Formats: sequence, structure tokens, C-alpha cells
Amino acid sequence: MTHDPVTPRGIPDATVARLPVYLRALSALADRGIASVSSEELATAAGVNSAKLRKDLSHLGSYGVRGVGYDVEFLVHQIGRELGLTQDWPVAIVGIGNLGHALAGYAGFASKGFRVVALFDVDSTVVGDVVAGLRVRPLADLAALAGTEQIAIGVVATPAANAQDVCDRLVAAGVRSVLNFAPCVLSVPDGVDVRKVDLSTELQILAFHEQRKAVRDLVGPLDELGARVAR
Amino acid sequence: MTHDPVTPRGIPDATVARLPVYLRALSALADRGIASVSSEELATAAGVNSAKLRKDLSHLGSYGVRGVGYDVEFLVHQIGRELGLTQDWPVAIVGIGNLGHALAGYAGFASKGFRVVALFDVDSTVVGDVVAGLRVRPLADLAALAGTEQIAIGVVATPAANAQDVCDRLVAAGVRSVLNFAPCVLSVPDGVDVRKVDLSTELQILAFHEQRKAVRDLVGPLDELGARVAR
DNA sequence: ACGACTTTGTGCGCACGTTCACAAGCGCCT
DNA sequence: AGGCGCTTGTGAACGTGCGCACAAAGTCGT
Repeated sequence: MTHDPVTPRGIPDATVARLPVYLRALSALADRGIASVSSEELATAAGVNSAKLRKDLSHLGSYGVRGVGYDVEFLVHQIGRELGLTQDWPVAIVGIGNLGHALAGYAGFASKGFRVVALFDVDSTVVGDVVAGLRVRPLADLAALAGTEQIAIGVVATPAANAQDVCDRLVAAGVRSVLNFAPCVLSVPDGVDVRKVDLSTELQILAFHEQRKAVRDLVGPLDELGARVAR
Repeated sequence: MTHDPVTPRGIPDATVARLPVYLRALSALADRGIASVSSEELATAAGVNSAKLRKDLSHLGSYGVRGVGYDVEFLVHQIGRELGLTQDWPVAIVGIGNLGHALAGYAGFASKGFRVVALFDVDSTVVGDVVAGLRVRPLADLAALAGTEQIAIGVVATPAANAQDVCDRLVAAGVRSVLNFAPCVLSVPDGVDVRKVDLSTELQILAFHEQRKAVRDLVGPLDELGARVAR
């Protein structure tokens, strides 16, 4: 009884991470009134290999038509369903500083079923402000809110020093998905997912490659192999 | 002449992506006055497996002492050097909207040698504003700036519709590393690195796993295998 | 109705990343 | 001085992901 490599509907993580990209490319095509698309075209639009695209889509089912391609509208629906975008996801943002402001006002949230339902901050000078149509509430209200409305996703936009405490409170309030913008590692119990977005880390990775390029240019301008695109 | 698996100093991408995390954990330890750390402790702080940590660090050199651990101060220096943080990296931000504002004021930039030297926007109502001590300049100035001061890293914080155009201008101005916050795929010539930060994508990945968890709770609350932490 | 053409879905080999487990090495204590 | 305990560094096995290349399958034209 070795665990199955791909259990029913076991979609690889790498594929899941690319589905949003495909979805966006498909939406753009739909907006331009295009009804059908080949894997080659869609792959180019999404910036991936066409074989990879086909294999990714094959995990959702056989939704393509050989010799023709994929129905844009239909595929949008299927990917959206797979990602759970057919339902509303209540989102709470904690930490209404510079970044929290920007996130609260980010239009990309609403477009995909993500609804910002609450804003929190510990700073009493911020509490009470109205940001993006919502009043900022004290962090202590989080526990109370958990009783009335279930929050699906918690966004941590606080300084690193407060992040773990905030995260613990979110988890205690029943949140099982956390998006962390604070530059630190969050530890959570099993069953809770954390994804990290870290500007500083991204810059440092770019700096590493930039330095590499500078060294390459100095020592061997006519070396083989060009620079690789960072994924 | 098969290409070498690991050419001199060929640090795997996965390792490079983790070095900033290690660096941050080490800095925190240094701030607390801790002089030495074992791979086990550091791995826990960084949220990774200790064997992975050791293998990662081994790519930089043999900087540990068996039976003792790693010297915190020394390791901070080595990782910083490897990532190119000993030099200053001039950064330009294009698109001074909600997000651009937050980025321009983000303290995490300066701390690691990233210096925001210029802000750009196409919107004439924003141009001329002073944000984080810098005057917002019209996008047309980008070409002129390229002559006087080399920009190492360009940050794209514009709407998706303008992102490719802005990116092209950055590349034309000599920028070879781009951090893209716009929800779209950027195409660049060889030798230019692009890294993407996409809030919407991250939320959708969380939503996928959240949906999975909901389904699991419904059909089989006493199934084997708990939820996996999203990496 | 049939053949040629197009495009999907996938089997297979390869490279990469991760983890285990252990030998090699270092310091400390007696 | 020598052994003992601890920790690093790494060989090897394993799992995952990627891309080529091709068979299967459908469409279009005649």
C-alpha cells in the first residue's frame, strides 16, 4: 500500500502555482473576444513551455479538443472552479501601515472573489480610520469577529516583531490560510497554510544574479551560456 | 563535454532563494548577542530542515566548525558577500500609486544596501509630488537618467496594461534586473532577470488549498494525512 | 467518405531538489 | 595525552518537476 503518486485529483503544487497565471492569460483573451486558443498560444501568453501547459491542464481533465485547442470561456470556468474562485473568500488584513493601506485598496482582490471584510491594527492612532470604505478596528476585536463571520484568509502586514503574535491570534480566530508580508518566518499548527511575500528577499535574489552578471562581464565577455532568467 | 553539474561556485537557485532567510535569522541572533549557532538551531529559526541548511551553507564554503556550529557574525558576512549586499544597489520605482508609495517608504529596502534613487510615473497629477524624500519624475526622464546614474534594479508597480512598456523602457535604460508587481507576464531579452510578486496569485493558491481542506472536512474528517503546509 | 493536417494528451528520460544517515573532524574533560 | 560526545559536511536514495517527442484523436477540405 504505497501511497499513490497521484491520488484522485491530486494536482501537483507546481501546477497549482501556475493555474492563476493561465487564468489571467485566458481572461485577457476572453476580453479580446477570442473563443478558442491552442496550447502553444496560451503557453506563450503565460510565459511557459507548451508541453508543460498541456500537462498542467491535463490534471484538471481532458478539456481540450485535438486539432483545435481549448475553449477559452470553458477553461476559465474550469480553472476558476478548481481554484475555488466560484465562492467568496472573506479576507482580513492586519497591520494598516503603508503596505496595509495599499493592500486594502488593491483592486486585484475583489476581482477574483476575495472580499476584504475587516481591517485591524494595534496602533490606536490608526484604529477608527476609514480605509477603502472599512473602519480600522483594534486587534482585540479579532476574537469577537470570529464568532460572527468566518474569515478564510488572514493577511499579515505588520512589522516582523508583531507578526507571530498576530498570526497566532488569526489562527485562534479560526483562520487556516495566512498570507505573510512580514519579513520573518511564521510557525503555525498543522492544517494551517502560510504563504510568504517578501520584497527584501526578492531584491536580494536579484542582487545575487546581478552580481554574477557583473563578474561574468568582467572576466569573460565572450563566455558560452547567456544569463538565465530567474524563475 | 557534458556541462558540469556544479561549475565552480555554481550555487543552486533553490539555495540562493533561501540565503536571505538564513541571513535574516542570523541577523536576529546577532542582535540578541548570540555568537555561535548550530545548524539545528538555525534551521529551526529559518523554518527548514537542518540537513538542507547544512548543504546550502556548504555551497558557500566550509564555514562551520564540527562539534561547535557556525560563527554568527562570520556567516552573516559571508552570506552578505555572496548575495552582493556589500555594495549599494540603486533602485528605481516606476508607478507611484498605492503600492508604489508603500514600496518607496519601505524600510526594508535601505537596510540591505538597496537605495531607492528615483521614482517615476506617467500620471502628470502624481509627477512632482515628493514621496519618501524623492520627487516623482515623468517616465520620459528615465532615458536621461540612464546616462548619469546607472540603475541596477527596476521595480514595476504600474497597472498591468503599462507594465510591458515600462519594462521595455527600463531595459532600454540599461536595467538588467526587474522586480514586477504588475499582474502580468513580462518578456525581456536574454541577460535580463525578472522576478514576479503577485498578490492575487498567492491568494488564489491559498484559496485552492482552503477549498481542499473544506472538502476534506466534509467527506472524511477521520482520513489519514493532515493538511500540508504550502511552501 | 476519406485522407491530410493540426493539436492534444502523455510515456519516458533527465536534471534538480530534498532527506536520511553516517563518516570525518573538532573541542572538551579527565 | 587520549578518549568521548557533539556537530558538520556529504554520499546515496528518493521524489518531484520538466521537456522532448510521438501516438491518439479530432477537424477540414475535397
